Amino acid sequence: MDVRVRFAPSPTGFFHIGSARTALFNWLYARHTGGKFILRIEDTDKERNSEEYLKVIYDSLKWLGMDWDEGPGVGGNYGPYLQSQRGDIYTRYVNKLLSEGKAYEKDGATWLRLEGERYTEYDDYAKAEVEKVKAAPVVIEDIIRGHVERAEDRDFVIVRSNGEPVFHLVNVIDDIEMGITHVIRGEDHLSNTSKHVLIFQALGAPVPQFAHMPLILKDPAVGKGKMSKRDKGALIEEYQTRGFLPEAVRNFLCLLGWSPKDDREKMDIAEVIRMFELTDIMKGSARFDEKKMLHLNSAYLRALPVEEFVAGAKPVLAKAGLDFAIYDEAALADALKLVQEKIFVYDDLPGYAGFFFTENYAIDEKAREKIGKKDDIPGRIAKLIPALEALNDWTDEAIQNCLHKLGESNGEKPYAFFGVLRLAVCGSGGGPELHPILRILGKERVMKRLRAFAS
RNA sequence: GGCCCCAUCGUCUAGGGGACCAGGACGUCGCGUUCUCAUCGCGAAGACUGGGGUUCGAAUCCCCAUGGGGCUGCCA
Repeated sequence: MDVRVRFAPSPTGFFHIGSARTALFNWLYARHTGGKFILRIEDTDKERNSEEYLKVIYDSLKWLGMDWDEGPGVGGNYGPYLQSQRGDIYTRYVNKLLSEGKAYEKDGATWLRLEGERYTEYDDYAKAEVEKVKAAPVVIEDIIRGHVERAEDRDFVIVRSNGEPVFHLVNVIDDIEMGITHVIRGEDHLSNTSKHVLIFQALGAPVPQFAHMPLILKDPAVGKGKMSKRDKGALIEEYQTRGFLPEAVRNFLCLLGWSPKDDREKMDIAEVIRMFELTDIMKGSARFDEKKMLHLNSAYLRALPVEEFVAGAKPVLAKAGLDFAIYDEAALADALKLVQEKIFVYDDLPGYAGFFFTENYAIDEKAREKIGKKDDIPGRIAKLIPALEALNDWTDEAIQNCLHKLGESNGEKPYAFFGVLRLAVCGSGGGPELHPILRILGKERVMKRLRAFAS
């Protein structure tokens, strides 16, 4: 039987990193097995339904390079793929349960009836006397977790008194209708699975295979519990706006709970697809580590051909109000090449290389203080100006020679003037190689900056 | 409270009875390269949660404890 998996998010207006990973593992499994990856929107809760919100889901999946074989936008033979349009189907199934006596109505809602001896007990959590059922435990052979048993002990609502079917019901009905073979989802659903299995059985439908993946927890430094949408790094949107490469984010997500079992980390997605197995997924939950994410991203950034790096940099520079159009393509590539190997995300660009594009670069006061301690800043500037002014051949070598001579003529090291010069021209105490920076900026701008810095 | 799941360096992980005084990566620290730095190179510190079993032998299997997580809604 062909594998059919689904990702079933509900439109909330944001896309959580945990959802992204759940989607990814479903997608990987479908691609690995040659099965189908289905996108289904769980928008039964009317509060959570708007075009805007749906777009967030589609855009995030596309950004991360996950394409769906059936679902909104692409169609398929098992639609509609929006739960809000499937009301008739649910009604049909509920009527079946009702007519077979497997469900009943009470307080205006529809309840699934559990099989077993009934008794009354005080429930500490509900703080009330409730009717319970000694039902046989539901057995789940989870692909990741193995044998799990859990007994439901109360009838539960499947249709609310306002007529809306609840999540557990629609989720199961859709999985039946769409022929889902493997339910791959977060461990937070593990306890719900007993309800789901009971519904599958009441409906006389085959139960799919389950694979409950570990959750992504907060960085312990940040707090306890699973990552919430308010935590740094929790939303895919954040990676988009900070200028992460989608391939890097996706790669990082692959490695959170799954491993190729060798020392590889930066992996081509085709290779991940080839190796991916549900049985290799970790049982223990993972913690989000932003530093590692940044590291991976920098590796991807470095591996980019310069033209692509430049193309990716442009919107970031533009957004920061930096005018890259003052350079032609070749010069722009020249400048950005210097920083490509140094930054972690595109977002670092304005702060690290902004001086290339504006005369309003900030002077790092800390660096000024540090340099000022051992260097006579105004004195060095006063010597730098005539020396560079006299330079007609504005090449890396010529600039370097000039600076070296200047240092040595002063009875110092060849690079004695570098720190002050960098501070004046770039505003910072560190950065890429100095000669190419000066060359790219051009003599005119360098001289202008030196004079401005002197006054 | 009840039920369910989980447990190797700070973090992500390799390991699945002898190959492990536990390997890799991020981070940290040190050194080197460099005019500088946020890159790069080299090196170091750093873990089998605890206690009982089983076994000739346990990080690996079992039990208990502890710790973490989840569910317990007419949310999804």
